[in-house]
Amino acid sequence: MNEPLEPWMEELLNGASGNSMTEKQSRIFEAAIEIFAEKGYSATSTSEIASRAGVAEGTIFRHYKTKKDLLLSIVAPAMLRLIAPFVLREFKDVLKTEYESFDQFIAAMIENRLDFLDKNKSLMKILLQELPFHPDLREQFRKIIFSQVKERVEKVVDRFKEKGQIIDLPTSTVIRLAVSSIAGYIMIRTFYGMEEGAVWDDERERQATIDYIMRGLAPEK
Amino acid sequence: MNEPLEPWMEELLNGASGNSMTEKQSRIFEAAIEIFAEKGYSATSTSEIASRAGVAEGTIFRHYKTKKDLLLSIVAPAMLRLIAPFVLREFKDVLKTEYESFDQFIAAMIENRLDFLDKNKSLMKILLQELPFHPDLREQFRKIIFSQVKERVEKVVDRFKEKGQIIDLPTSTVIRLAVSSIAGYIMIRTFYGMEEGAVWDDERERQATIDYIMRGLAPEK
DNA sequence: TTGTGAAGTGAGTAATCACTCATTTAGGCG
DNA sequence: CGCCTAAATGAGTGATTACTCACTTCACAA
Repeated sequence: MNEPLEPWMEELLNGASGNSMTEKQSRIFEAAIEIFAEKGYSATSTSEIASRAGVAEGTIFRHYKTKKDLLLSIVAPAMLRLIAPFVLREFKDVLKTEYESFDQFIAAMIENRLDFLDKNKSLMKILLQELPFHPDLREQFRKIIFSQVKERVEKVVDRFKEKGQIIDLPTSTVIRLAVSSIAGYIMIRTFYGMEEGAVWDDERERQATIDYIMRGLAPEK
Repeated sequence: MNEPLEPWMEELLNGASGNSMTEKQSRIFEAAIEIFAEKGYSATSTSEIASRAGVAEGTIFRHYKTKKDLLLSIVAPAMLRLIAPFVLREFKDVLKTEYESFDQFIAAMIENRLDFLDKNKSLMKILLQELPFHPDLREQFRKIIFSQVKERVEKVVDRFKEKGQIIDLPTSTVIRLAVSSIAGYIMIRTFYGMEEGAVWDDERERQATIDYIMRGLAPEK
C-alpha cells in the first residue's frame, strides 16, 4: 500500500540537478537558486539570472519554457529530496531499523535531516517561500506528506506506544508535539548569528531538546 | 531599564490603521493587505491595488511615497501589535500578574495571542513573508524582540525557576522549548483544513500541548 | 570535409511596471 | 456665494519585464 515509489519520483530525485545538463544549463540552475533565495522568485528577473550565470538571456528559455518552469525544476526535486528518507527504499532503513528506544529514533532523525538542511539552505528557503503561492506545488507536497510520510511515521510511533515507551495520546498529537520541538531546535540553530554575544552549545541544546521530548511524551506512571 | 515605551511605538500602534485616514486611503490600505497576502508583495502591482480599492492609481502615491512605503505602513504597526502585550503598560498585566502556576501563565499567553492571530491572519502572513527580504524591518523586529520581549519573558521564567516549578535549564533553552511547542500548536491549528477528513478537537489539543510543555519542563524529582 | 541538429546568442517586442504631474473635484469657512 | 486647500484623477513617463526568433556557433558522425 505504501511501496509504489513511483517512477516520476526517481526521475526527480537524481533528476534535473546535475545529470544530463550542459554546463551553461547548470550554471543557470545554480544562479537561479542563489538569486531566488536572495530576493524571492517574483523579485528576480530572468535578465539577472542570465548575467549571473554568464549566459545570454535567450539561453534560459532554451532549457526552461518559462520562468515558473525554472522555479519548478528547482523546487520539485528539492521537495522530494527533503522527504526522501521516508519514501525511498535505500533510506527507509532509518524507519525500518528497530530502534530500541524512542530517543535513539529521534536522535537519528535529527542527525539525518539536519545534515540535509545544512547543505541545502537556499533550496529550503525557496521551497518555504514559494509554497504558499503555488497551489499546485503545495498540493503535491501535501499529497506526498500525507500518503507517504505520515503513514510511515505513524507506524513507528505506534510501535513505541505499544511497547509502552511513550504516552497514550492520539498518534497525530504525539507527532505534532515531537516535530514542533525538533523544528524549533532546527530553526533557532539555523537562524543563529542573530543574537550577537550569545553562545550556542549545539550538543547541549540538541540533548536538551531530546530530553524535553522524552519527558513530554513519557508514559504516565 | 525596560520601561521606555518610546513615542514612535505608540504612534505606530494606534497609528496609520484607521485614525486620520480618508476613506479612499483606508480602502487602499485594506486592498493592499488583501493582495499582498494573496500573491506576495513583489508580485502585486500598484495598478491592481488601485482597481481593487476602487481608486485611481495616482491616489496611492498621494498617500504613500512608494510601493515599499505602503508595505511598511502595513507591516510595521502589525509587528508592534503582535508583541504589544510585552511592551505596553496596559497589557503588561499579562506578565505582571503573579500567576501561581506556570501552566496558567502559558494558557493565558496562548489565549491572548491566539485571539490576535486569528483576527490578523493576512497581516501575519505578509509579515512572515516579507521579513526575510527587508533587512531594515528584520533588524527592527529583532531589536524589539531582544530588547523588550526577551527580558520580560526571561523574568517570568526565572521567577518560576526560583519557585522550583520548572526545570533548571538555561532560561533561553526553556523559552525556546515552550515557544516552539506553542508555535507548533498554533501553526497546525491555523493551517487546518489541509487534511480533509481529519477532526481537530481544539480544546483537547491545546490542553495536550500545555501538559506536554509542563511535563517537559517539570523539575527533576 | 561536409552535413546536421542541438546549444547558444542578443536584438527585438509588446506588455506591464512604479511613479509623475497638470488638471479637476470636493468640502469647509467666511 | 467665492475662496482656499487638500484629495483625487488618469493620461503619460521611461524603465523593466518575460519571452521570441532569426541567426551563429559548436560537436560530432558520415
